[in-house]
Amino acid sequence: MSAAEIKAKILGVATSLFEAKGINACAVDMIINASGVARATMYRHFPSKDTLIMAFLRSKADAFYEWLNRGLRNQKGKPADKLIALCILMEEWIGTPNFKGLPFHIGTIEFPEPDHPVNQFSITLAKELQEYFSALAKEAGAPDPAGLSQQIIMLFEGAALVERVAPGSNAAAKAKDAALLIIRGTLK
Amino acid sequence: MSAAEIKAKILGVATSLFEAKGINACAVDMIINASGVARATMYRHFPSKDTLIMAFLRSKADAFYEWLNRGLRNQKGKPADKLIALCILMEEWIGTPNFKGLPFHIGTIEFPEPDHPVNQFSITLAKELQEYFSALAKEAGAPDPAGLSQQIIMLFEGAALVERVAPGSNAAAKAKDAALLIIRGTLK
DNA sequence: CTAAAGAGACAGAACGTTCTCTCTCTTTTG
DNA sequence: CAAAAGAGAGAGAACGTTCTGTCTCTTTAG
Repeated sequence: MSAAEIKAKILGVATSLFEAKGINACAVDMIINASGVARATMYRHFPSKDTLIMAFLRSKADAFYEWLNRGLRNQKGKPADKLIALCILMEEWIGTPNFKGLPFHIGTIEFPEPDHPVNQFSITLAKELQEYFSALAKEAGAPDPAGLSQQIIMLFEGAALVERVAPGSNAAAKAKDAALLIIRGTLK
Repeated sequence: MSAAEIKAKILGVATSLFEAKGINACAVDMIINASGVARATMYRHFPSKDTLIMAFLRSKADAFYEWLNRGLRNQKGKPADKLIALCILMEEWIGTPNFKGLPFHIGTIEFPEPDHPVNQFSITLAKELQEYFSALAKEAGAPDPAGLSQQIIMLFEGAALVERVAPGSNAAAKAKDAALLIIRGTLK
């Protein structure tokens, strides 16, 4: 196995464990045992557990954006349609059976201290998301793009939360319906 | 200080610390030092830290329901008005400057393992909330009370999350606006 | 006098991180 | 071409810290 493959394996195993048991509940021992990697090897690729956590959040966010970009790329039509498509894509992402939560705000709950690196990193992730959505809302001609963006984010972050507590409750679909009501009501 | 007062003091101090630093980041030592109470005393009133955590979540939820009940008690008018009043009360609750988060879903993020007592307790808290909102949605004549209730919950839980990451962003007000759009769009 | 509270030592476990030692490849060099 | 050097990985012991929960002893209050 090459160095890059080993790093990817560590990150993959850590991802599964973090999602299944929560970040704080995962010891480094679990990660190295589950990935069959030596302790020193893990620390060579990720100088600290915090680094590994941030890599985990980053990769989840990247995968999410890639999914959105691919889905929105061939979206012609009116600019508002892109915003609608966004909501449908979000519904699919959150509604998928093995959905495990969005990576944008979790870090601030598991690491609430403002000076913790993971907390700070989460805040930049949340800002990124806000800007991504805001740009689409602006294209769609929303009078207050940042506001509409925030409303959509609140809705789907809430859906992700509810989906964790009550799996199979179709929270994603209900969030999408609500988002469409908000968008149509806002763009008039 | 009477026994009841001591118990209340411990819970109060724990509440402040949990909200400021997060539940997992608060050691028992911090709680007893900050409350000036002996270790054994704390363990006499709360047989375990988990018990104290659940008492904390319970008291936050109780305070919330008491606020809602008081606000809705004198709400005459059409049944739908009660649902609108609910949203306004939620906005005030979340938008207050020293708001620290809702107690209904946090537990499932800080304690994601399904067999953890705090996780299970959080699920019952979330169900309680769902039933409270659902009853109001039913009174208001919503075609799918549970669905509308879930949408409102998602919105405000998301707002609570965003408010933590970006304080002063008026997330509560935006959530209320969105909730009203959803309610009006759903009730006809 | 008795039950409760303060003060703090203590055990036991868990966790992140560092360290040592060994083995196996790949690359360099004479 | 062959020997040496080095990098990267496996295995695991060890350290310091932190945390929960128990226990003992002394002091206070009803």
